[in-house]
Amino acid sequence: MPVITLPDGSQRTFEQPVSVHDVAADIGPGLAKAALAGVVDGREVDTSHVIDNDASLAIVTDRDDAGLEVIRHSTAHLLAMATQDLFPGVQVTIGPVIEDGFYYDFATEHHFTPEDLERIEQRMEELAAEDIPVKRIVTSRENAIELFRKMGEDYKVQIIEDLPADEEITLYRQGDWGDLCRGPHVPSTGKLKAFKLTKVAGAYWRGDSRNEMLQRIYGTAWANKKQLKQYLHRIEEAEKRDHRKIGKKLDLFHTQEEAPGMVFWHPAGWTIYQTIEQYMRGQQLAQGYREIKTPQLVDLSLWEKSGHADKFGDDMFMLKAEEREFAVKPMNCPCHVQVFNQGLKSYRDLPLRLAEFGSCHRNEPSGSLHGIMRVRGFVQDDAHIFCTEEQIQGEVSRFIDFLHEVYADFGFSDVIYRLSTRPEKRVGSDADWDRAEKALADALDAQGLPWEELPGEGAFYGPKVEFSLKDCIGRVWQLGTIQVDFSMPGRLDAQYVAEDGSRQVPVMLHRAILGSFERFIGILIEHYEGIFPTWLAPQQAVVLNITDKQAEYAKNVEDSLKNKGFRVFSDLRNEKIGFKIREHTISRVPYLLVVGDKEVESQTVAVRARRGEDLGSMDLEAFSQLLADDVARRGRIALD
RNA sequence: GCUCAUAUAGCUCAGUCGGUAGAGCACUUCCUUGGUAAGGAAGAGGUCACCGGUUCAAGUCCGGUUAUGAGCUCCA
Repeated sequence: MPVITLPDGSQRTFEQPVSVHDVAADIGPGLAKAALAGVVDGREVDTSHVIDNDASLAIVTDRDDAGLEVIRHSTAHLLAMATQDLFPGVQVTIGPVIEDGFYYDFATEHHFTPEDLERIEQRMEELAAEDIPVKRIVTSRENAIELFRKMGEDYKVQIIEDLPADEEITLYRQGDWGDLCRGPHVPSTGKLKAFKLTKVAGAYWRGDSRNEMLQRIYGTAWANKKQLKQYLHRIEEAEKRDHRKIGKKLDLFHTQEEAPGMVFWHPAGWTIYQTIEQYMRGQQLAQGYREIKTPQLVDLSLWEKSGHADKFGDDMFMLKAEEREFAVKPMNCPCHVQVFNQGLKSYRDLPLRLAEFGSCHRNEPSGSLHGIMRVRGFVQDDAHIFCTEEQIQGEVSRFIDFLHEVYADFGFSDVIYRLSTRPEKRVGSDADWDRAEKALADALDAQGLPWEELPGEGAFYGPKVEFSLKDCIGRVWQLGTIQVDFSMPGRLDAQYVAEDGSRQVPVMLHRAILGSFERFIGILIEHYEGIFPTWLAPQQAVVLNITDKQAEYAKNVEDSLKNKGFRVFSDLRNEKIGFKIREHTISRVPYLLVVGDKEVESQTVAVRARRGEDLGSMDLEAFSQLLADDVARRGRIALD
């Protein structure tokens, strides 16, 4: 007589063992139809799962995140079924759920084309319409291996062989097609109503680039057509924000074949870049950093000493000159240690914070380049803090405060924190690692910040905190980092004289807030969709005359605003005012200043803001004040 | 680096079955002096990414190179 406790606390008693579906039907026929799976005592199960003891039960429908996951997982199976149906000889491997959808990896000589995807999707629709029941079958490991071996599914055999010995082996069968799977799955294919195959790509077997490449088909699946449509719309919106498109449209930068992975900044883009650099320079000085500049070319021997040549040598640009081998610097840290090493340092000098807008080059794999987000030549807002072990936590806290200030100024408030701890291969004693990891964790806790641990993801020389941002459409970008380094100062002979007169090796904190200017500006472009807050806008205002009669007055307005330090230009072309307004609205200038006879008469400007609001006529004094206030606000409040 | 795709005017793109290239916008000149998202006319502009092959003939078919894109791998 199982007593079932539902999420609302209510209980139902049954005379005999019941399935999840039975319980749902007992509650109501609508729920029975909507049920996709169940959660029994915290474990996800199929609707066919039979409960024979007292248990808690939650019915999973397409309104739950768990339900959506079941739908996506089952859609992946449907994809595999349709694909094997249309392409005999294709082997299945894995088909997991991912954000917004799923994929399935197939092993086959055939390369799927977009036309193939259409056919497969069509077949999936047909199979869904047939509403084929999905059955769960428990079997023994031997049987499963035997079965898949007979079917010629070599990858599945491998997967089963690698499963832990105590793992229950379950198969899911729909019609005459079946797959190894833990489940749960929808009760029948008819529950799959809104899906679309999105793209095909290569992917390595088990994610290892030494393995053969499989054919991966990506898809998206939702509870209903409306959600699917919303998702597709969201993707379209995201594409409109693409920094490469906007960068071209707003004439910010370009790249070309002769310099792959490197950016040619145009005047407008460089204005943004410079504005950010000046801002960061000011902020860093206020935070007690000293700015330095170090060489682009450094003899290979320094990189050998630092250990970089050994680990990243293949990705460094090398250059031979006068029988010496130089490397174009891929990072700034060894150079900063060289600056630290000049002159004998005392414990009184610590913490010493050295900052550099450091230009670095790395020969990144050609396939990983992406617009200005992932490039080969980039500039980091890099700094290294030389300090004692006792100072680590204080410096980290101080840095986190600083980082929050900067992100807020750029209009980001949603920060995600991750602490990466000791990897298998590492330098430094366990005691060092204990203290460093604790210092980072304590600094995060002291600020009351929620953080996630990434075990084993730290650098070989020390643990790190990574700071990621969520942009206005919810995408996550990793930007800032602070890393504890026990290794490099010692390797490169950094020392200071301690209070007791002994020589000690300082700890080095690597840190960046923006990461790289290139990537950060790319993110800003996408975040703001090219509509930059006024302090970053390449041009802050444009003066538009209505006829030639006001040309001189317009020019005077431009000059006087320029003299006040604003980025202003005038458009005196012989074009209609509507035409000029359209053009400068499209190019996202924050303020349009229209001057006609009326404005000349009253010595004012008619101000139109970017979204089309008419701010009325005002004199230059008033407009300057408005502009100055807007600039001072930076990105801290929502735009326009 | 791997898989697949793409490369045509400054930009966005069309170009059928292989028969010497086209649109819109931008640009130049002229007309127009117009009050809040496109006034009109004319003109100029291309070694169809690059190298090679097939063919009487290649933007179009085939091979290679480079770059770019979607993923995978990597990311000090």
